[in-house]
Amino acid sequence: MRLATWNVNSIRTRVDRVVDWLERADVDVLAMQETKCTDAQFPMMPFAALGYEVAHVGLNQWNGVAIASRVGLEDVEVGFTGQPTWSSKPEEEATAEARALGATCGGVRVWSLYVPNGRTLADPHYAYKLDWLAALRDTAAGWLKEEPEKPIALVGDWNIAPQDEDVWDMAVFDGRTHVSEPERAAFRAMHDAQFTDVVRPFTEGPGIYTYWDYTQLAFQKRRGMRIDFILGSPGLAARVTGAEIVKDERRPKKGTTAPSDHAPVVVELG
DNA sequence: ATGGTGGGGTACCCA
Repeated sequence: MRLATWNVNSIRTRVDRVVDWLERADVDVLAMQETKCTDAQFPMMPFAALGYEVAHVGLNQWNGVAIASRVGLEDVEVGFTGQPTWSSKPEEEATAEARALGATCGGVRVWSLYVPNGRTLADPHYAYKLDWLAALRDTAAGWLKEEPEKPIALVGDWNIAPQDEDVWDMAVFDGRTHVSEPERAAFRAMHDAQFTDVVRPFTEGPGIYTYWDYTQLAFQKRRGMRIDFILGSPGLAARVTGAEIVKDERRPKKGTTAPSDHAPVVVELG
C-alpha cells in the first residue's frame, strides 16, 4: 500500500495536476490539505473516475482537508471526537477551520492534518498552534494506550521545520515561526508519544525539502523547507519499506496551471 | 528596490 500527503493549495485550481499525478503515482491513499473549498465545491468526479472515494471537510474558502482512497474509506471523522480540548478555540470554530480529517483506509487509520501556521511568534495564532499540537499529541497518545499495535498515520502540513537542515538558511529564519524551540519541542513530543517520522530515514538531508515559497524564485534557487511529514505509530512504522518526496510535482510545467508550493510525500507500506 | 508569486475573493488577507 502506498500512502501520500500533499498540500495542494486549492483543489479546484489544482485538480488536473493532482489527478494527473494520481494516474501515474500508484498511490492508494492521498491526504490533501489546503483544499480551499466547501464540501459542495470539491471536485469529486475526477477522483471517482479513477476509482477513489473522497472524504472532505471545508466550510469556507480557507483551509479544508481531504482523504482520497481506493482501498476503502471508513469511519470518517472530523477533528477528534470526544476531545473538547482539541484546540484553544471553541469546538465549532475549530471544526469550521477544517484542519483534521480521519478515516480508516485499507486497515490503516489515516489523519490528514493541516497544522496552524502560527504567523509570527507574537501572534495569538502562534499560541493556538502550540495548543493545537499539544491536544493532538495527547489525543494520539490516548489512541495508542487503547490499541498499542494499531497502524496510525498522522500526515500532512505540520508547518514546523524540526531541524536546522530543514530550512535553506537558518539565519533567515531567526526569530520566525516554524523553527522556534517550542514548535520543535511540540514535534519531538509526537515522537515521545511514539509517532515517528517514517519518511526521513529514506530521504536524508541536508537540502531535502517539501515546500518552496512561490516568491523570489525560491524553487529555482533551491531555497525550501521540510515541513510536510508522515508520522507513524509503531504498528505502522514497522511496515514501512520506502518513502519519497516527489519534488518534480513542484516544478512548473509549460501549458498548465501553476504547481502547488508543496510537493507530495509518499510512504510505501508492506 | 521593503519587492517577488500564488490562492481566495473582489478589498485585501493569507501563505
